[in-house]
Amino acid sequence: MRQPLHERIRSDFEARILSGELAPGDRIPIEQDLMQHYGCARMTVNKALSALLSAGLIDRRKRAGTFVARPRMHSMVLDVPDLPSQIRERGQVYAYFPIGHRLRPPAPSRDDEMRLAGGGDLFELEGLHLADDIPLALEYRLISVLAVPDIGDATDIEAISPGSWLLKHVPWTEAETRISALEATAEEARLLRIPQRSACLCVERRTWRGSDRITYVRQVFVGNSYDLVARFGATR
Amino acid sequence: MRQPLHERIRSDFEARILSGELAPGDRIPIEQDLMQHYGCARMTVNKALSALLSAGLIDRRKRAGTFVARPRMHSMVLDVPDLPSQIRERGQVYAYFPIGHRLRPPAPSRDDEMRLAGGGDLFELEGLHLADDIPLALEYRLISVLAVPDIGDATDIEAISPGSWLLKHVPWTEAETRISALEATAEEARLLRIPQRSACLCVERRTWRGSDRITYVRQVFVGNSYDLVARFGATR
DNA sequence: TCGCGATTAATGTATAGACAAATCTACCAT
DNA sequence: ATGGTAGATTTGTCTATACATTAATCGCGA
Repeated sequence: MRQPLHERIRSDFEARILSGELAPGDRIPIEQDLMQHYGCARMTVNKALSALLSAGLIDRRKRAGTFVARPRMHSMVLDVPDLPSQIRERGQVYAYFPIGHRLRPPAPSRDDEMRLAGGGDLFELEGLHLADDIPLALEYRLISVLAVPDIGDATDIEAISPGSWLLKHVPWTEAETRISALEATAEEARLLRIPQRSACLCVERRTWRGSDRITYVRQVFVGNSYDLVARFGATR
Repeated sequence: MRQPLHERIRSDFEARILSGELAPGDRIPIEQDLMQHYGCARMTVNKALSALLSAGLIDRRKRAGTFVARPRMHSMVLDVPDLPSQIRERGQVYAYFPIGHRLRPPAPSRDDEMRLAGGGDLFELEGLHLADDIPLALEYRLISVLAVPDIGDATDIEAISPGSWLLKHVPWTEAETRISALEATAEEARLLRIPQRSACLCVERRTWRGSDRITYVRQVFVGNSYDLVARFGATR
């Protein structure tokens, strides 16, 4: 059996749905008919249809039947590899240039900092990401010391890049990313070696591990030398 | 049975993996032990573990066993609702202002246009997305007439918004989105009623249906009044 | 006609068992 | 030591069956 039967059934319908032969709202035969058609047990058909269901390609209602789902277009998979590997993939040399770091308490007036710190202190750092020695992005990062206690004896955190270091030590389970455009401030422009008020892509990210906040990061990319690419397959 | 057993088993391990209690590489008990532990049949355990497998949380190898997967940090789910609904969600009034449209052959010198057209003509259109009558984004779009034949008798395409219209008529199966920052040209600045060279967020998207190209769209957003938000959770 | 309860058709969950496929382990012959 | 082969273990697939759950529908009575 080079291809499992349930997989064949699944891909049959996937193909018919994606090609448009089966349009949204169309009825899909009931499991009884499908087991007749494929000459197999109901559990096999069920496994195939369950996969299509969790892929969001079909809707199923008891008593009513199975239908091709209406496409919900509102989510796609964004490919956000970490910066070093992304730069290396483009055949460039990656380097991180640390500007500074310090341990400090959160500012009582900043709600977000207080929540991130969660009663502990914050590790604040700033640095430049370089591709072939040319500044690509400016990174400002806050790390909750409570969530990442070994940050104190981390001498290597700025040797690679803070993002990569964190991911290796404290994988996150949830993240929120905000992407916007802004004009570089004088300071940002100086560090990135671009004209003042140049258009930059700003990526802000907050990450959690379970219910604990881990880090906040803000990366300002040189506008014309970076873009994010997202690819989409079928829903979800 | 308000919660199916296989779902309970699945979420048990999901929680233990996401909390870090089970670290990448850790062994998960074999199905025999799990059916003992939960007092159920092997198929039930198998269903739970299959779900975790397809969610990418575990790896399974015959004879070797089941292990917590190493997190692949390089992709997250980007929420890209279509513009009208996104604007309405913010409590603003959405409107589309058409600037112009025409039917034309693809430019022979433009490879991308030729591939998009696929031997037919292109429907080109331009318009403004307004939130509370304030320009939010400028949209330039090319549609393959071959892929969307009913575009000729589409009188309503500019009544709502081209994106929404297309999605209703020709659901896509694949898309690629590119996000970058740029400075508004004089023309863009005039239409968006912002100063020249203001920072803007540029979203370009190509969509396919199967192997046929459907449309190319380029949206230029006013930098400070829009941002994309991507959320990543576990599972999917 | 309008509700309301019973029927029933569909999916959802679970069982127990069988065999296939992969691959790790141990042993055996060279 | 080396290489190959024969188990043994674990997952992968599939069957046949049973009962639970949901909701569309039908029939009945007001």
